[in-house]
Amino acid sequence: MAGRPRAFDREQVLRRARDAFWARGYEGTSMSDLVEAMGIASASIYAAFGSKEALFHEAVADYDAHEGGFAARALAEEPTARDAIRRMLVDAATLFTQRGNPRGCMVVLSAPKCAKQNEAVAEWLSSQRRARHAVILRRLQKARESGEIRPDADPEMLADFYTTFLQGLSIQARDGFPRKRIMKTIDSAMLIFEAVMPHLAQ
Amino acid sequence: MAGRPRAFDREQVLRRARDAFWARGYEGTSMSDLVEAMGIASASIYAAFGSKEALFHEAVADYDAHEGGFAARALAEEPTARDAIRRMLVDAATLFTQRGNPRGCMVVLSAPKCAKQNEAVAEWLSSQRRARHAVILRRLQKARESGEIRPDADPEMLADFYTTFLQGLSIQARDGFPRKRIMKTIDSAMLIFEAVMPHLAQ
DNA sequence: TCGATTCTGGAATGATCGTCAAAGAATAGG
DNA sequence: CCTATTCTTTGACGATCATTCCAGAATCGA
Repeated sequence: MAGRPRAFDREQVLRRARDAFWARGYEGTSMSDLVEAMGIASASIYAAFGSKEALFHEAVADYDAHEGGFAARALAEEPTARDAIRRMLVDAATLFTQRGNPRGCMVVLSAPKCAKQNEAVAEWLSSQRRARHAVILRRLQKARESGEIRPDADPEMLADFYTTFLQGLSIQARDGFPRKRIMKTIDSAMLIFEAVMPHLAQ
Repeated sequence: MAGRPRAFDREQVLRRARDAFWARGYEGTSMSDLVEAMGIASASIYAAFGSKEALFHEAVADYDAHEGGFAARALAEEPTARDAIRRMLVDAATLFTQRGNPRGCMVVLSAPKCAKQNEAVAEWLSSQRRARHAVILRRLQKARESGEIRPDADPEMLADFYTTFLQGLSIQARDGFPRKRIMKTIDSAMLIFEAVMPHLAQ
């Protein structure tokens, strides 16, 4: 009940596909690019993953489960919202400027624009971005409930701001901004948080 | 010494090509898309513009001369750096969420990632973005020289911040954020400027 | 009116796109 | 060993990509 065994490691070739997609986006990565990057024939790719689009979905899921999960991790693990936001940004900047990795975020850069026939992919990526925004927003709402930030602070406005900034970081990284400058930029962005911190004394 | 006259208005078909590229990016817009959008045969496109890439360059130049010039205009026309930055962001948000226009910035969204054979286009777009950053930086340096912002303020850090934020706006607009929310996000971003304003009294 | 010149639409170029059919190779249970 | 099953490689599929060739149509100076 078991035929010829698979000659490649599924996780390994998936990771290679992720890197290819990460570097060049969905449309920028052709099947022959994938064949070269993954080291297996296209028919094997179809047998193991179904289609280019299904492979891309798995690749993004893998990215999200590891590298791309920095936002969710930071927001869940840091005790205060302020530290969580800062760590999210710093982790993002670190990842986006990591040597050996494509620069910038896979979900932000992969397919903002594409041909009509791939609109579904672009739309799905957009929903991924909106999901990340929702995670940030929830953390900030929690912060207001717990008194970490002032009761008159606007969590949605803060979430919008940090989402916007985070996505801008991908373009900057992609354009070759050095890590040190990006880190300094994050210091600027964190000033926004000061305005919503409760005044300790007074 | 003059043959059959051209049956189309060059500026008009160029504008239509710009809209097509703006909506779908460089790779996302095929020649047949352009033929349909411009209303002329592909041979006419090649006769009038040379190639798809040359047409794209002209389209971006046209975008930059009109819609995309908002940054340069705001920075040149507003008397203070603070007003200039704010107007640049507000004009951007207005443009990016304009009904009838593709959402987001053509230069930011057109080709962050693309196939190997179009790397030159992506690289050129990146240089366009860096040029915009340079304009912002120059305005802020001028502001420090003239005392509009504090002498210990860091113009490069400010330019990096507002460039990052501005590029993030394109993704947000592309993802369907309503104009009102984007405008509120800009209010947040302008708080950064407070930190570098000279203290009037004291 | 007559070349000379320039633009037009249509068709065709070779290349590449994503996908899959077919046949051989390698394993399992019998 | 034999058969069933599953994976591999090869090569081809039709579609679409950017580009160009070609024949006809429209305008110029002469």
